[in-house]
This record gives sequence, C-alpha cells and structure tokens, in this order.
Amino acid sequence: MTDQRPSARTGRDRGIPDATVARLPVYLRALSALADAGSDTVSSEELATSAGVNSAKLRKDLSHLGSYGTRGVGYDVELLTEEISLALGLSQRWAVALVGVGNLGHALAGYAGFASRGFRIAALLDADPARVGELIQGINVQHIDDLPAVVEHEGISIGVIATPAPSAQLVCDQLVAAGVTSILNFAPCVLSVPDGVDVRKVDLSIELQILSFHENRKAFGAQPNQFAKKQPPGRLTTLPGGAAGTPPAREVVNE
Amino acid sequence: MTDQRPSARTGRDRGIPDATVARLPVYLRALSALADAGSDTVSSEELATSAGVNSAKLRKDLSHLGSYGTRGVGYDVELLTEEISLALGLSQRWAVALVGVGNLGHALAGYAGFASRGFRIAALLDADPARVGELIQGINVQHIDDLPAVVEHEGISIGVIATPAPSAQLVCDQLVAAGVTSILNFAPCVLSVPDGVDVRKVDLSIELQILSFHENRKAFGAQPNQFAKKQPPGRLTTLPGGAAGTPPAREVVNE
DNA sequence: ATTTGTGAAAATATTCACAGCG
DNA sequence: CGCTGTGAATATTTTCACAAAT
Repeated sequence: MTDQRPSARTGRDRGIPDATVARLPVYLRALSALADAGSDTVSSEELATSAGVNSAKLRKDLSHLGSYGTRGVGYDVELLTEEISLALGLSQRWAVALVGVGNLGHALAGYAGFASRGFRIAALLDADPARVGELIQGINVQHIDDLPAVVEHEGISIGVIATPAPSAQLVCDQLVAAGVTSILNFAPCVLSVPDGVDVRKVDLSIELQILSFHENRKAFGAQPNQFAKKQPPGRLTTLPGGAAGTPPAREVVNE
Repeated sequence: MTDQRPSARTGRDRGIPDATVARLPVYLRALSALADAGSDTVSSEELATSAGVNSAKLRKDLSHLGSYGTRGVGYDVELLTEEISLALGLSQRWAVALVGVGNLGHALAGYAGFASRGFRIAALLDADPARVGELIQGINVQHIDDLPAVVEHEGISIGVIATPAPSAQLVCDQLVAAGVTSILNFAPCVLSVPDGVDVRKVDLSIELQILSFHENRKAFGAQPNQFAKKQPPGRLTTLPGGAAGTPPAREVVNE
C-alpha cells in the first residue's frame, strides 16, 4: 500500500512477487483442507477453486517456487504443502511477542490459528502495571520494560502490536530496539521503522470503509449492474455444487 | 486478492481504482490527525508523509476524486475530508450486523474505531442459544435465526463474520439471504457469494505468514540458491542509525 | 515561488493460450 | 488425452517529470 516494498529486489528480479507471497498462505490452507479430506493430489483447477483464485494465477504463482506438479496429473498435496511451507519460512516455529492485552489482545492471544500455523506466542506484554501478572491462555503478562530480556531469551523476531494508537509508535520503537524485525500492527496508525524492519497492518475500520465505498456504489453507483455486453465468457464460474438454500455462488477471497 | 473485483468496470473505465479506494481511508485518518493538530491546509507532501505514501501517489489518488487542491498552496483539510468521506460513502451511517460473539466478536463489538468512522453496530448475533441474551457493550445478543427480521428492521447492509471457520459459509449464506450485500470475514476460509455481494477478509494468520516469509529471507539471505552475481546492491542494510533510542525511521503503512 | 494535476514511462500483476510432458 | 508450466498479451499500479495555476 505504500512505500514498504519488503520483497522487491533492489535491481533485477529473482524473487517471489509480493502478490504471490500474499496468496501462498491461502493455498496452504486450501491444501490443508484437501489433505484432511483425504486427497493425495489436486489439479490446479481444483486447488484454485478452493483457494478462490483462477487456475492460471495459481499455476503462475506456483511456478515461482519451482516445478512441483506432474503434467497430466496435478500436484501432490503433501509435497506441495511442504514446498510452500518452506518458501514461506514456516519450517521453523517463529516466536511472537504480543504487546497490549486489552480486548483485542485477549482475542489474539486466544486465537488458535496462530499456533496451528507455526507461530508460538512466546510473550504477552503490557505497559499497564495493573495488567502485569495476569494469566492469559496460560501465559503470564509481563511489563513492556522487560521486552529486551524477553526478546533475547525467547528468540523473538516477530512482534504484534495490539495497543491503542497513541502508544503504538512507542511500542514499535521498543520492539525494534529489542531486536524485533517484523511487526504486525493492529493499531490504527502509521508506524515508522528503520530499513530492514517489515511492517504489516490490519485495520478493521479501513476494511469497513472500503466496503462502504462499494456499498455506496451499489446504491447510487455509476454502473449499478454493468451493461454486460455479452458476459465475460467463462468467468465467474458457477460453482458446481451450488447449495440449495444458497445463491449461485462465486468464489471470493479478497481484494 | 483474488477474483473478486468489486469495482472494476467490466469494460472501459470510469471509476476510482481499487488501489486508490484502499488508500482513501488512510488519508482520511491522516487528515483527521492534522485537523486535530490545528492545520487548515496541507500540501500533498505533508499529507503523503503522514499517510505513509509518496506524494505522487497521493496526488494521483486524489485526482480521481476531482480537483480539490489549490496550486501553490495545498489542500484544505476540511474540504478534502468531506470529499473523501463522500467518495467513500461515509456521509451516511451504515448499520452493521456482527455475527459471532466469541473472543474476537467481543473485541470487535468493543472496537471504538467503528463508531468513530461512521459505522454503527446495530446487532450482535450468535448461533449458540447460551449466548443469546448476553449484553455486550449495551447491545443484546440475538439468535442468528432472527437475522432476517433484524436486517430488515435496522436497515443493515454490512455484515461482519467473526465465527469459527466451519460456520462461516452458513452464516454468510444467511446474511446474503437476509439482504446483506457487503461482508467482512474474519473466519479463516474462502466464502462463496453470489454476484453483487462484496466480501473482504481479514486473516490474522495469513499476515503472520507473510511476515514469516520476509523474516525468513532476512535470516537466510535474499536468494537461498542464488548464484548471486555480485551481491544484490544495497539490500539487507545494516541499519544506519542502529541503536540509540529509535533509528532513522521510514514511513510504513502496508502492502 | 510553490504546489497541484496529469500525461507518459516504468514496474507489477493478471490472464490468455498453447507447446510439451507424463 | 489431461494438465502443467510459461511466453506473450493485457491490465493495473506506481513513479516520473513538468506544464499550468495561483
């Protein structure tokens, strides 16, 4: 969205495109579901459908990792899972520090999806002395001033900021000073960090505002329902098993 | 990230680009901060900096809304705020239904950023009868089966899904059937919806996995298998101002 | 003097369509 | 055959750089 271009190679290219990296976790989840369902192999078409993308994009994305498919057959679910995990650096278990144990912090601390994807919440911290000592999900809340020690001791390289906006930059600075080099920011503000530190943000109200835009257009928009000239040929596949009580259906992931 | 292209006009263009729409809320927030700080006008350079983008992008983005700046001067903070709000459809107060009042649902229900940006949580719903009747933030939790009545009565067009993944598609179908046309999905799964319904998702573990990718690269060099010709020039910079409180700083927003 | 607004250029991302492999 | 992997074609987004406006 900005300036931050964590992946872009400075000059000539030879890495995985950002857009692809952002989709790999989605493929991973789809693969996980397929494996649970007992599939050994998947075609790009199937996998793409369950990930909510089209198959050309999926194949192009996977091609950046190497050639792990078999022509005429598809991809081995287990092998592909491993390769994507490897590419994402998920073969190791990252230790994460979560700062701010308010409402949202509590919810994040209890979020099962972290653990299941190779992340371990190694520390909970807060600036409020009243919160220090509280036990959340079996983890003791420590004071933010202990950050340097905790980061060092636990080998933490990823920090999550779930504080109110006014404290976020200070916490961010503390995380960086302690050696954290990747930050996930839930506070609704822009963070400034030195080069070499990656920041991603999740902003709930921004997402709603984007929906507001589309909602508004649906209501008053220029092209309420597009004058479809003839229907973009085979796009927007009507999914096979379009449930009974549910409309036609279109796979959708995001943005 | 996928297929869903809520805004893209089918053929010729005549709308605000998606990438721009996604940044408008950020500008709005920066403007709000500037107004609080007492500024009457801002240059594209200043506003861009506080929003974490570069000024060319900012100006290009704003140019899609019209010409609201004054050459040689800058933008009137109040006027620009109004114009962006208008473009985003925030001049009206959207009623939102939040489904799933577990950990995350509780946190979302209490999130101040919604109300402050023109959204009103008009209903909390859950499928668990044990939760019905609970009072959260002054709002009574209702049973999901009451959805149609509630949506109609409150004029709800935006739904937020904060249920576990296995229930998300069902809830989504119910929201759509009740008339909701925009959905913000926090459940880690792909939703399928009919045409005309917009979905955005927020996936906490995906964000972490993306950070993992970058963290991994920082740890094991840019190209694991790269026959690097000469060293990618200035990458992986040893942070300039390193220690001492906080480093040089670089504005960062996201993706 | 400044600073906007914008064509044109460059960089990214997506989609097409098919050669080639199993 | 069927399906992957990928060049080539599009589409979108970002950046440059400067004429025009105040």
